[in-house]
Amino acid sequence: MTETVSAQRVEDFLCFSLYAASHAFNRLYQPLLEPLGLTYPQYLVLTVLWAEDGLLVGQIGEKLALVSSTLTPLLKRLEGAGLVARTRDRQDERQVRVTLTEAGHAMRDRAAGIPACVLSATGLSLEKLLRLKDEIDALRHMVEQHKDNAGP
Amino acid sequence: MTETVSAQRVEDFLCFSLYAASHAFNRLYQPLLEPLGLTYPQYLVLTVLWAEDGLLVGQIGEKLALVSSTLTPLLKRLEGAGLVARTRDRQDERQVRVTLTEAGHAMRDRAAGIPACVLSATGLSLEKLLRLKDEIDALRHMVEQHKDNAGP
DNA sequence: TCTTTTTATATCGTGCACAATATAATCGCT
DNA sequence: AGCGATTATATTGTGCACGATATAAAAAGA
Repeated sequence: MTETVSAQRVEDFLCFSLYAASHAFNRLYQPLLEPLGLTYPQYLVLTVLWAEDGLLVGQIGEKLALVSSTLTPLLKRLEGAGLVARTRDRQDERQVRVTLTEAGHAMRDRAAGIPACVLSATGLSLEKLLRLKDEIDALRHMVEQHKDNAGP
Repeated sequence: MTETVSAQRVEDFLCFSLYAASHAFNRLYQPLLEPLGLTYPQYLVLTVLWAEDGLLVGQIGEKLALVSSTLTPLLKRLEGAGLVARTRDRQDERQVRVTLTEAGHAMRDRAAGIPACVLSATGLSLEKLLRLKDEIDALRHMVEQHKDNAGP
């Protein structure tokens, strides 16, 4: 049977592959993060802060490509869990600075083994993984650029 | 400055690239689907049914790697929008069969131009796109297999 | 100095995504 | 024939993800 172009299958969509792969990784992380009381997006935020503490909400948003309506509730939950502190910037009170607490710093050690677990699950060499990552990043930048240029 | 392995940046994570790229595509689709009254996951379900009408909820779940707690509310919204009908299977009443309505079939024509728009936004040739897709699919299957084998 | 514009974050509402649990139907075994 | 195990979907609760909107602070212009 011949598939016409209009009978395109969902499996043929690159965006579906990304969507499904992203969820598969989320499900892979869940048992690793659950003992730490973290979700995957919370883990991403902490990873950003472990690399550079004291970022503004907007800066975290830029690094993770997330809007404030996603970040503010997420950061409040991390604050409630005692892992970060949120304070208004003294010089510009529109901006909120996010700093790690001692527990937030300590969480880094507890989460240290996660990347190796995840890498091992992919079955990829580090070289191949980085190459695939770069291609996906390039694709994402093309897509984001297209969206920005598609003004009214 | 040398980055130690423990100072790993979130940008270095393949899973973050997938996560961010998936969301970027979601944002790319949104203005294309919004006029049709559809969300991206709803569009995925319809795509599956356009290719093969009358699937069971479980079969849709397998094709999209989604659990029934995600699908049931989503299908109910599509049913409420008049695009699909859900009926219990006569032979096995545990199973729910999902069929397209006339409006659901007609939606296919309305959505016909979307794949081309999305493809053009990626800036990729069809050949490169398919190759990248296959690599991501292989990765997802590795990850899903790892998760299945990591039993108690 | 005052007003308008811009910027940063917060809130609200909606739609997922999934684990845990519930309900109902089918199957297999005795 | 009855009971326990299994299967399929539904419900509940929680955490995002994002568009629309609101609030407050800073910047720019008159």
